[in-house]
Amino acid sequence: MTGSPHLRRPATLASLAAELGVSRTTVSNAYNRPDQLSAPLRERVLEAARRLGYPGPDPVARSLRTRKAGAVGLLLTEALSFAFRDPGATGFLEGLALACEKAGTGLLLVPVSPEHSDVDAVYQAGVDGFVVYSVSEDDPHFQAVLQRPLPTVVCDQPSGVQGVDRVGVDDRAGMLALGRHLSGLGHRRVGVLCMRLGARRQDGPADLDRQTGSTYSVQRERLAGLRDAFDEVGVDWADVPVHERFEHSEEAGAAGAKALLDARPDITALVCTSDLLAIGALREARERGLRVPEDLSVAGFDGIPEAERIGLTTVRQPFRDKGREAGRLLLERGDRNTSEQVTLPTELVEGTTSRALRQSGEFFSGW
Amino acid sequence: MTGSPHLRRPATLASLAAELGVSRTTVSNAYNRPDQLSAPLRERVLEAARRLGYPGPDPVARSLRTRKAGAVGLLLTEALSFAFRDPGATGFLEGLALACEKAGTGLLLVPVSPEHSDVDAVYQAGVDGFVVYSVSEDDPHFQAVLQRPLPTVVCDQPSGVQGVDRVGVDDRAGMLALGRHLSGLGHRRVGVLCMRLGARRQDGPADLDRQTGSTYSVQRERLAGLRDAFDEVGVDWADVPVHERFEHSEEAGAAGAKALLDARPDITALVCTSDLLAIGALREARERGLRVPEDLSVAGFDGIPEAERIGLTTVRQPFRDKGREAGRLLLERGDRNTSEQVTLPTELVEGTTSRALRQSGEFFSGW
DNA sequence: CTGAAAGCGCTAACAT
DNA sequence: ATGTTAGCGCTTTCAG
Repeated sequence: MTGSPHLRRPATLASLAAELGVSRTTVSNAYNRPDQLSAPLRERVLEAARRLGYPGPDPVARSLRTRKAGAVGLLLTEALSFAFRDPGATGFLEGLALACEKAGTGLLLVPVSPEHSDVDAVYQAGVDGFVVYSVSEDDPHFQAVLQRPLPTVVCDQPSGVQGVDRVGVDDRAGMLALGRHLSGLGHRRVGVLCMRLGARRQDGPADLDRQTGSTYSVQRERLAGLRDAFDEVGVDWADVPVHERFEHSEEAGAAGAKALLDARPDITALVCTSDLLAIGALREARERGLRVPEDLSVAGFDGIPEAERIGLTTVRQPFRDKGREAGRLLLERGDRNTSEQVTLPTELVEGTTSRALRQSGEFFSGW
Repeated sequence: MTGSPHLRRPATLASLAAELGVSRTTVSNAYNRPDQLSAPLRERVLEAARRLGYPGPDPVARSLRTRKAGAVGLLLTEALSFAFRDPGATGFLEGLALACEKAGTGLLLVPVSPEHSDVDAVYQAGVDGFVVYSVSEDDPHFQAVLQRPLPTVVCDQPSGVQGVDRVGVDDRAGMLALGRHLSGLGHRRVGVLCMRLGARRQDGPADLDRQTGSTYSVQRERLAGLRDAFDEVGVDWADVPVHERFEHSEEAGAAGAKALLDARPDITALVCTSDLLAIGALREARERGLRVPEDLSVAGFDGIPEAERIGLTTVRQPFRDKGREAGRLLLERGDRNTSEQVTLPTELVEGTTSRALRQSGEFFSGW
């Protein structure tokens, strides 16, 4: 396999046409509308192209002319590489990739450093539309996307703008179900470990203002759902310790659980707003000799494979379907002008990390 | 958050210039060379842009003019979605994404259905270069990439062409080390489970011709390395059963191991050319009541996190570094004309799934 | 079935 | 510091 001389100064459609003594249209047609010229002529064109090393019409020039890029852009909160570490994001990406594949569309991962605020990358992306995955509502990159006159679908966040489609789950309802599960088991002294609530790094207790004022709707909604559930049984949410972690990782979960349990060793259930955090929390519980679920119930949210494997009590959501749906919304939108909102179902998974409270708490009055 | 009127017929640089009564250059400069015009004028331009909803220079038109797309294309063997399932590919992608992020470059996943041979997507990609990850040497998509006059780096395959950079590991040496480890433990009756050797689906025994004629260099090299190792101790490779599986998954590993062990229940060691296959093989071993490593040694190749977790004997390779290196090669190439070849190190990991053979085999004469 | 003309929206010399 | 002039490489009416 020796291949062609690489990186040769490329021929153009025009130079090919000149060489052959035909018009540019004819060459163009040879590639794009084979039915518009005779088979022999077409073969002559293609043969000459091969000979001159013409790789076919330049995609950028074609895009400019046709106003189609043949790709969709994906904007993620975190550093790009995060997409390949977070199991939820990975599932979403897989679904989105599936949809793109099916449509023969490229998927452009837009480079975004969370700190380094180079919104430029968004303006530079040659795409036909954007998918925005779980970013803060006031994220400048997201704002930049909205500036571009392109169809956009957001996932796990409010669409914010007319004409922007949305796909997500009912986080509040999902968490309400989980909260009821725990309150039904008799838990009244509960602690909460959640993901970042603001763009600025902050690790530690999150007061009520911070909870309700979060620009991350997913976290806001999940916390609200949990609050709903415990309101129902008369627990004052002001007494519920909520601990926030900026990073989303097992380590962060372990560290957050440690801080939470150090401050409030009396809690009987620890609810984490993601499985990754919950898995870290389980580790910390083990670390300090707490048996789960005997001494402490632990629950997560997401239903990632690892959680399933270890039997975590959680709320399962269909990541892959969310990605696929986002792709469908973007790629199969005719020329509608309406915004679509797709809400996918969640499912409570009662695992082995939660169980009914024994009569240990003076607040407990069930059964 | 109400946002701007979305999907309005967009203004252009020219229309903005006309509106302001300045030249197009001035508007262009306002965006690209702020130092080329007075601050007040620049502000006037930007303000008008805001007012007219001009989102800044069209990226496609700019790309055409500057001959820079600001993105690199990634070509994968499998369906795009595979990238998010295979732990090796995920690691590679993470590294590549890291490099792109650092350079502020987009990463375009080129849609490729393995069956559906629409090479078009390759010709349509508006990118400044390509990374090709572990595809068959005769893959038509790869051939299409070579057609394009763009810098290209391949990973885990021979570069094949002058001017194409390569990053990879020494698969043969890595497998040689693993083979020696096993032969050193006294194993002589060994079975091999490998990944696909050809573009056409084929599951079952692979004879010598198929092994050496494979268009997947990684598999070819790994098999050769193993053969080297057993040649050294006088094992006739013709007697070594090699079983091939088209799919790369745990399920395939389990199924392959089943077939292999059904046919040759006498083997004392099972070498898989990937960890994923090995993990499936372990499952099958358990299934049929074989103890590992007492009754059967099992080894893999790759060093994926899951393998590490369960203590698999394997050869670790630095996936993330491969991705990062591929990105670096593409993005930080000056205007060199030479091809670079980067070979990253592998490391034998002696896990708990391999152990010295007890005196059970009549061929064994060690100690 | 083929060709001529007209841009898509922008940037980069080169003036002024 | 700002404007003028030429395209980047392609597709697409519209005539022949």
